[in-house]
Amino acid sequence: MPDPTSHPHSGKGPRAAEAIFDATLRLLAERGYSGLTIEAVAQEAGVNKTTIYRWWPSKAPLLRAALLRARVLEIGIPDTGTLRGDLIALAEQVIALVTGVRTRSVVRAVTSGSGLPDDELASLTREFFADRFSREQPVFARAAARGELPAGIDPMLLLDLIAGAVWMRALLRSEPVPPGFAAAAVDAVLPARSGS
Amino acid sequence: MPDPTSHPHSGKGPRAAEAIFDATLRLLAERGYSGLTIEAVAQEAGVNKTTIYRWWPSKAPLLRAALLRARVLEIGIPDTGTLRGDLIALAEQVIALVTGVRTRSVVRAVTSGSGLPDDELASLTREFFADRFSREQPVFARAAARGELPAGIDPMLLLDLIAGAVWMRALLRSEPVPPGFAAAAVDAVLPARSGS
Amino acid sequence: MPDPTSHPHSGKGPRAAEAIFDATLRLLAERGYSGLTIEAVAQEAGVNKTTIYRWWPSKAPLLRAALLRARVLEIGIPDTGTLRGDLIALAEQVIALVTGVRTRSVVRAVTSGSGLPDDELASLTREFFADRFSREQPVFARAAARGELPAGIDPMLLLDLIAGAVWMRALLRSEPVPPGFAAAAVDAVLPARSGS
Amino acid sequence: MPDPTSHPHSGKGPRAAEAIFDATLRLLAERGYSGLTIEAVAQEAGVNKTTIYRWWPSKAPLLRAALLRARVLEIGIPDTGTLRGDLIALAEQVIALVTGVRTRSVVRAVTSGSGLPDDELASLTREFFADRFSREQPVFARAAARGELPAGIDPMLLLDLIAGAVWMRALLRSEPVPPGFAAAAVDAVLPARSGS
DNA sequence: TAGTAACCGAGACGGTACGTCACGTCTTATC
DNA sequence: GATAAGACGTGACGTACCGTCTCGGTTACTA
Repeated sequence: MPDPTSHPHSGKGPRAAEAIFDATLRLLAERGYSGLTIEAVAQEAGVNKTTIYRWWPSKAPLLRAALLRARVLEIGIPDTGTLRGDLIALAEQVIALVTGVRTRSVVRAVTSGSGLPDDELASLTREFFADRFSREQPVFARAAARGELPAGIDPMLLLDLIAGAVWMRALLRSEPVPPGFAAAAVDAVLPARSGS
Repeated sequence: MPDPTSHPHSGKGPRAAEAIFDATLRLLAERGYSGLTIEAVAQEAGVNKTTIYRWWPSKAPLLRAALLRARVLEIGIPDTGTLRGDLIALAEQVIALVTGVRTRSVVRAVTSGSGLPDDELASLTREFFADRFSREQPVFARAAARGELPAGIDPMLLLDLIAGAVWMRALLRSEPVPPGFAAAAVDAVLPARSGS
Repeated sequence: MPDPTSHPHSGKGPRAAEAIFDATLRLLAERGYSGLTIEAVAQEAGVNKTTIYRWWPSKAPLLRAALLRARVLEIGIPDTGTLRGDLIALAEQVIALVTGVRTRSVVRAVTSGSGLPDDELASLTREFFADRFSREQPVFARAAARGELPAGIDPMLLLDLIAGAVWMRALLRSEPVPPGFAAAAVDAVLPARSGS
Repeated sequence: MPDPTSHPHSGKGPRAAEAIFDATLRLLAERGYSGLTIEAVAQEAGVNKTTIYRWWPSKAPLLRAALLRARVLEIGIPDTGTLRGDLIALAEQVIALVTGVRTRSVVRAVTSGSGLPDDELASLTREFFADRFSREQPVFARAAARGELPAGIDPMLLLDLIAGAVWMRALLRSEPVPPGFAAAAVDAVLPARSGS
């Protein structure tokens, strides 16, 4: 069984891919998406500009590749035993993503679609949330099995309400997300249970 | 009796401000924020580049002024007689803002903060939502007077949940907002009422 | 008999003419002719730009007026009793003009004709030397009366040789003019005298 | 066997250097130094502005390179058999340089130092005359060998007198240089010889 | 003393050129 | 076969002065 990691340059992508990705993410964090230039990435990575253009047609695909490689946007699916616990954990993940020093600028960059419909970055966002949603399904499957999920509740709406609240508060209002925000948001959308 | 209208250019801003704002918003819609250039605005507005720079230091303040002038982002505060009706109306407004042909690109542009903390556009977003929130207060005051608002409910959280859900669905998931979405979102966060 | 000097602003030229001329010459010395801008002169003189344009169509006429007013380029005609002495004195004047801290930059500016035939500054140079030559005539008249001037000697050639040598050395070669240069130049062009 | 001519662009300077230099000198002649703009040169040469800035930091170095390439300012050293003949030939060269249609504007441009000490053009003038002087040495060496050069005569002074006279007459007085001027100037500074 | 004409300040404007940055493409070595 | 090196056209940046214009106010001479 071959070990793909033993051959850092096994055909796909430039030899200095790591350095390029590192430089890309570092510069993104430092200067924002619009301040991120291919020229600077090349210089920081000690690589010629043409090398980058050989592999990625423009800034967006490069960033996309860098993000995929760095697994910056990955999440873990919680299993706390209750739907409420799982949703709170997911909300906390979103809060961490949106406010964390390393991820904040990435998030802003990626959601900063230029507004053009053919925006490469927009599709990355779309895929990110689609992938995320499909991986969140087990949370709802388990909740249904436990009988915690009332009929007629749409899981995507639930997630959009919760994650959207974090988004609003942190990115659009630029206000601090207070402790307990995740729980409050979840409790607001989960049907009240007796004894809670 | 002095006629202030006889002096069309009685104060601040260039004489051709209207043309400049028009061109700005038109080009923003056509090409997105990053494709919006001062030079193109000047040409479209039939104005010299230096005239624009004389009044606005860069793209962001110009866009800000154009948006304020055009009242693109203004909202009306509904008064339907019930909290649920008011919230649904507000949600519909957000949906219209986020999906409308004329406003969609503006919204994307304005929320596309470069990620830098000193972003001029970010402050515009912040102010927009702060202003909006203060103008939404009467909705909650009326609801409280009617006894519709349970104690312990945070109005801002309520709004963030609802508006955030729209945001998530339309902009981040890039999915169509189905009819009834507004009502569904509102009903998910409003405590169940007897007889519903 | 009215005294025109008692009325500083007797009709001709702007009221702040003195300040404008001062600023012009100061900026000329500091930044050279090409670095001399009307806008800077106006600001330095505490005067509006339009005031300058009202009186002088462009930079060259303004500088011309400033130079005439300041009498920077004026010379005195020597009378030492001998042609040799007079010529040496004239040469020393040229040396002083060309190397003096205050006059050096003026001289460079004025001789820096843009090369265009209609150069306003070129005509100033021309007039300066023409005026100078006519005022130097008495030197040669006295020399002729003394019998010092051999027939067949062209006074203008004599002056051009002497002044030109200074010009070459100081401005074109950018070399220091050694002490004794004036005398050496004069002795080289004056027919040898017995006993010298 | 390598053919260096097969590689038209084998080294330094832009590929279109010839066209750029041509345009530079043509525009210099047409519009003078101050009217010479990089932008116009680029357009005339069919080259982009940035290409010129890539190679020369500003107008002066560009002009300098163009002049060196075009050998506009080159002189030949005469050898007529007599000092007088050689000096007259040199004077005629200066006259040709200063009055010739093609060279006149160049000369004015180059001697039009802005007056600032760090002027790039001034150094070109300086070098031109220094180079010229060193190449004129053989004239004096031959004259000395022939015994034509009286002791105590400074060659540089001699040249400055002669060339300076031409300069004065043609450029500063803006008067025509009459035929015989070269001979008259030379005769005025060469010690009279018996039988002349 | 009033009128009036010349002058002035303020400031916007279209325009040309500046010198810089980054883009994305291309050719020609070189490893 | 991937890279390095680097020149190039292109478009936009943001700035500096240019020379012009309008408008409203101020001087200061003169009637």
